[in-house]
Amino acid sequence: MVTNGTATGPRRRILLKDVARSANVSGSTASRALADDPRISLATRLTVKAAAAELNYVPNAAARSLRMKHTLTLGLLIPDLRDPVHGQVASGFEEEARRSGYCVIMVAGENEPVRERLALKIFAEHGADGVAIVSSAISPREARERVDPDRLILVQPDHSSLPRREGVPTPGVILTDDASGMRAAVNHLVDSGYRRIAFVEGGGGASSKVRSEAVAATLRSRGVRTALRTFAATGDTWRAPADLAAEIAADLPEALVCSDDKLALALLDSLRRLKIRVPEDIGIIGFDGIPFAAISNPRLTTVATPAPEMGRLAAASLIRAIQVGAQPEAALLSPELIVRESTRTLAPPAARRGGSA
Amino acid sequence: MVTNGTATGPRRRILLKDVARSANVSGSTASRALADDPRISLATRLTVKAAAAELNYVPNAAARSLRMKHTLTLGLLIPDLRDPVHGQVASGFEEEARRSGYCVIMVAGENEPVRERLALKIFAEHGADGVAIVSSAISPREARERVDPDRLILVQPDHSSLPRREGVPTPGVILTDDASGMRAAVNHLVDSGYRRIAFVEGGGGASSKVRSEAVAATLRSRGVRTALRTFAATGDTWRAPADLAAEIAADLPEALVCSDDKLALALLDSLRRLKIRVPEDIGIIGFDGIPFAAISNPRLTTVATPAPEMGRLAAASLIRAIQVGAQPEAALLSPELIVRESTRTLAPPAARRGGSA
DNA sequence: CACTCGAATGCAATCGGTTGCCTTGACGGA
DNA sequence: TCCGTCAAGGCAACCGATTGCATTCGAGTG
Repeated sequence: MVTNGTATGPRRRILLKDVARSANVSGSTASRALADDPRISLATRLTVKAAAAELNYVPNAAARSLRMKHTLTLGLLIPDLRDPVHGQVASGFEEEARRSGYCVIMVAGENEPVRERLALKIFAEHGADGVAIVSSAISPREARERVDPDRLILVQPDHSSLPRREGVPTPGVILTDDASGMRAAVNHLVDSGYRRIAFVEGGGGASSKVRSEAVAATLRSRGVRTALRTFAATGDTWRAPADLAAEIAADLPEALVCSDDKLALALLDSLRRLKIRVPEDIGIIGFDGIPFAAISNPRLTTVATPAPEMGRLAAASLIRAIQVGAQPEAALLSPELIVRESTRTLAPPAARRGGSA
Repeated sequence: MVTNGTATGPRRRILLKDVARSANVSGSTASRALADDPRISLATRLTVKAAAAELNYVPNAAARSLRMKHTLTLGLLIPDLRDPVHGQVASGFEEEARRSGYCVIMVAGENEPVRERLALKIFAEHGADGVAIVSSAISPREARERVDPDRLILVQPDHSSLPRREGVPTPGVILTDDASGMRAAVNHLVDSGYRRIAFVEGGGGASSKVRSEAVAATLRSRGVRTALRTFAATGDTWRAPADLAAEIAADLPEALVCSDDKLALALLDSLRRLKIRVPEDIGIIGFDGIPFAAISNPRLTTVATPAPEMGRLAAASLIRAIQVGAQPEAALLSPELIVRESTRTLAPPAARRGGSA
């Protein structure tokens, strides 16, 4: 068995000086030996390392941080770990951070500014070397006021609005090109013969404007003249928005493009309750590409966003920024349309030019 | 705007002594004032606090930890943040920890002992006051060797095996009573007229023994004599196990009880590919109660496990243990059968006594 | 008036590594 | 033989907050 004390008793934690004593060197030498400082002879280094391993030495991060002015820790502020998209982002972020030797403190902000501010304070207290904020409720401007922009990265996996010029994301921001995603979705729909298309936005959307505009613009560019109707879901999109489904059913569009997969999937369910078949009676497109969308019934056509990759990228970018002391690079990731079963090819209508069927 | 320096420049971090100076007291007095030490007069306390607020003072957790011997930090080791069940556990854990003023370091162990051991070391370095391990790949015994049992809690949301005596969980462990869950599932099936029942176990199962035994035992106790068949899925249960479905289809049971919802949902999909209808041709029961199971098509009958609650409980239990200096309490949570659409009531067969249809 | 007592506060040690600078000793060259 | 050099390693200060103990000052007491 691996013990480190002499025998029993509440064994005291092994300190560097214990290792030093055991290796017959001073504390400073032990410290340098463990850090592979070339000033220490190879022989001594080996001796010290052996002693450390033998005693099961675990360095005290607090002491080290105090002196070194860094903690090898990253803060991740995320709305909700239960959400598939956020979970994927968190997963990618943690994975990449871990690969680089950082560990991550996660706190769920629950989309409440108060909690988010508190989280940022906690990160500051714990001396996080960098901070990533996913889908924040607070503005980028405020975020940058509260956290050194050189150590901050904003991640927007769920395509809400973030200031940027089309195609040229502002620094320190990672987002998906949702306009392009929406364009792909609409093009797919139009190519498949759909005309009367509606947009359904999820709750809490600070910003479906960009998206609904992208949808509208694409429709226009494709010569579809039908006005874009918009339905708004409220609250948690997981709960089947039965009312919403009823509202939609009242005057059924040919297709629905939803602001996210959860909403699309919930709609799939509540429309089914109303005996409305997908895709026979109505087409549905989601946005996110969460795993379940691949095995729903019908399998969901969706604009897949590389959520884990965004997390990974955020961590990598942040760490690089920390190392070089500059603001993290920005990135604009392209979503990808995945055509599955919730949309189909419509029989070409006799009169196709410009409009409502 | 909130600044703290004189003008521009890379504003230095505010230290306690800056606050002290600004309040015209010594560092020790400032420290005590902020901690509401009764030895400091109310007036001084107020002055100091005002100064701290004014300067936007953020205490250095590393320095404090070094002195105080605690970090107000919890370590959470979890296999995969992308998994719905684990995400829920993590969410509950973080939430409860946050409520109690702790922050949590999360690391994904990916079910690899090497990574898990590394994670435990990281927790030790960072001086986590407590550690929670969710569904570990390493044994409870090893875990307790590596982490002080008084600061360790094991959480088993996905009903794999953990040493315990029926109904009397060992200390420091939180788990669900999966035998009881399986019993409920099988009883429901039998009550509904199902007889030829098969068990499908997910990949990585170190331990479906308990569960399959519970299923078998319940069947016996209900007088069903049909031998329990068992199918084993391999790898990631999200990917539709087409092969598995084919294998099942070759000699279709009346019902499938699956070791988890992901598997059940994937099966739902791949059986549909084979034109096998659920619940008309076969009944399916899942285990976990992930959100999607409520809106799948058909909606999934499942044994719901209180995953977020397990996380919350783990954190609460751990924190209490830290405070009183004893091993965390154990808990055995009861899962709850939720009957939905993937099972149905079978027409009573003419000959009901004891057997295969 | 000298002295005690306690409330209010300051001094300095401490936590455990890290690091700038100094010391030691061996070796080579003049 | 003496000194310069360099490799190897030790001493002690330092990071920033906390805390045991000492100090100060004014009020109360015999």
